[in-house]
Amino acid sequence: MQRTPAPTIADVAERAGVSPATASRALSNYGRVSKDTVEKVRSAAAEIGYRPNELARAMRVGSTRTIGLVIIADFTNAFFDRATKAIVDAARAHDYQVLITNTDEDIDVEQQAVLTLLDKQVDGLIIVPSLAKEHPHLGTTQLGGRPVVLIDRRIDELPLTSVTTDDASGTRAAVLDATAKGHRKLGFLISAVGVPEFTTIAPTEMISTVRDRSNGFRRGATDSNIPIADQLWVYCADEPSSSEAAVASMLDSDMPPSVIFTSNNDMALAVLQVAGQRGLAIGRDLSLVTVDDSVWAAAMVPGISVIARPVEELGSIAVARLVERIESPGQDVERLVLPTQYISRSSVATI
Amino acid sequence: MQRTPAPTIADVAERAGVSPATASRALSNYGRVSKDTVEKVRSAAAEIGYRPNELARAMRVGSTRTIGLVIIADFTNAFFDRATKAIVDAARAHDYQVLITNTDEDIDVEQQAVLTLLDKQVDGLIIVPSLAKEHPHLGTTQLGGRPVVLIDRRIDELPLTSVTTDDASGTRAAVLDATAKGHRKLGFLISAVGVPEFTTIAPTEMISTVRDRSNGFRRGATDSNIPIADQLWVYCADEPSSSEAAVASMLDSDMPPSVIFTSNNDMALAVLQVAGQRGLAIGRDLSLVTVDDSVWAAAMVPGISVIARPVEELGSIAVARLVERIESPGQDVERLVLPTQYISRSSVATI
DNA sequence: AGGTTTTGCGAGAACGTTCTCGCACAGAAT
DNA sequence: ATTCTGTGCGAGAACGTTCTCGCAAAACCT
Repeated sequence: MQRTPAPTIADVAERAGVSPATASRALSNYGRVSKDTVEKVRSAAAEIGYRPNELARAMRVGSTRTIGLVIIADFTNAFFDRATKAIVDAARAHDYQVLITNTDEDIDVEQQAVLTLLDKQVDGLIIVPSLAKEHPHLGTTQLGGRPVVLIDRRIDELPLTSVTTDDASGTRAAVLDATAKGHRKLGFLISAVGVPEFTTIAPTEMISTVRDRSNGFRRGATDSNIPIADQLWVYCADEPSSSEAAVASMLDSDMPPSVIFTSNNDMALAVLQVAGQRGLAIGRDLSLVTVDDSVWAAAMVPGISVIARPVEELGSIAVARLVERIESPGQDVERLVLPTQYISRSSVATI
Repeated sequence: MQRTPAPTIADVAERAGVSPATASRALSNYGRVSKDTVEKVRSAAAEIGYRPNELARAMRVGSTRTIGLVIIADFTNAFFDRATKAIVDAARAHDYQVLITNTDEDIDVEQQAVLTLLDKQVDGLIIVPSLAKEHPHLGTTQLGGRPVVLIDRRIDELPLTSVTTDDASGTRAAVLDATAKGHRKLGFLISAVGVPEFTTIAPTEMISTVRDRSNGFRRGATDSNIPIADQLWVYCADEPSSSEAAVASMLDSDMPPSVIFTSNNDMALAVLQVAGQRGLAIGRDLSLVTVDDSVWAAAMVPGISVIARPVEELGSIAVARLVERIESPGQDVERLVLPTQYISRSSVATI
């Protein structure tokens, strides 16, 4: 437990009988060193268990080989874990480490997190941006010229590289599947931050994923000739109590939908919950489609039909793009959109 | 996009008309500075948007205020995401950041990860250790005197502080519940690394959680007077193909169990999968209990009975203990064990 | 032999902080 | 008027690297 000071390159140099400069050259093989001294230094380093202090190196070379991740921890959506793992693994493959921060959809903590990460001199950032009108911390000057890649959600107003998914197409495909199976009364339960409880009137601002899913839903419905009157759009706060109340009110409305599409898994869980309470069997009495595949959605009986997004690819591509921009700055902003896939299981009944 | 060099404390000092030393004192308020100069320096710093370089500060003061997290990313167990979020949040509350690394149960990448984190001068480590006979990288000397807290799993041979859960009691409670409901043929599907496919003979080494769950199961069974002959213990590789084959073989055996306890959620998913294929309804034709609560286990119909572990507390307590040891070294090793809770839902039938 | 290039290495600066030390000057005590 | 205590501040070292520069010796050329 004695905190004996870690050996420095000076210790290695002394033991090898050379100068620190030469020791550094020998270990990081650059410059000119003789074979002999390289050998001497290497073994000296090994003998005393020398490991270079990455802090000091970072200080000197101006790069920490660390990327900052600002993500929202959202357990139900199976996004946080899959994306985080993909990002951490991809980063390691590029020889980068990941400093992680969590924001609970709060723009202020997001802003604080970005500052803290920048203070720690991360080389770049991957961010899942929170909903907000203003993103003062994401201006290029605020970032000290360090590259940023947005994932999951775009911010159309800002010239930032992003990697997102084509949720509109996936959602449209899901709607088409349901209408092909005979559903004519469609429910759409949309997670929306900022609304109290739930409402049928659209909030003025929504994150890009929700907008995309809404557009896809709309396209699917019009392509299937479902009139507006047979669509029930409900915007709902991301609270179990609110979402369950919202589902109940949908089922009790004048136009109870035979299928409910949910814009995220919190909402899907609410549907499951309420259906369970009422003895409604999913895939028979009530149909359900949600976003993001998961082991649970696949293993449940019935299996839940989902709009699957390539979350792992999203993470690894984000890292690749970020590293690209870290190592050769001045690239154009890119807005990548990855394809989604509708996976039909048995939660949508044929009627 | 111009990479204008970030302002340093020298810039602040110049603008305020003082020396860097005074500027530093004014900003970090220590030493002796007059009210006036504090004010001058503060506003100078604000005007040019000065933010201290944490790297340089860390270099000087010898502390990065960063903790390293080495965790296994295991999506199905809903442990990775909950624990990670709890740790990140707790760390931030203590004004620490988290460098995260993932090991896929591989001792070599774990060792490498620990080294990398130490090179980055983390102040301490939180580790979910992989199964192995030897843990050469976890000796106190290898860690350079930096504190470590193990979570989820203990390593009894090493004098390391750990925060784990009392899985034995939870498992015993689960068994007692099942036998009280009339089950007399018990299946136990145990995830074991290193076994090929599946087998009924116990591997020589198991991670502490699996050992604890096994002990709890054994105690529950003997307390309920279930003879060994009516227990079917199967050790299984953590691969969907293996676990599904294992479940199938259990159901087809001479002594098909009426209830299957699974030692982790990968195994539980296999049970769900095979039961679904065979048209066996969980909670009626086949009963199931698994470990770790999740939104899905609660929302499914029927709800899955689980041995719930306080994962968030586990994470935040681990951080608290670690920070304690970082800030005042030389504390005794502590092996905390948090209580588990058996949550009875409807996946266990009464027969 | 003489000059020129190449090779190996050390001295020392630099990265941006913090912090010890000492100096000058103020006001208070003798 | 002289000594003392205290206050505010600057000079400079230190943290552990990397990297530029210059210098000596060795190698190469005529």
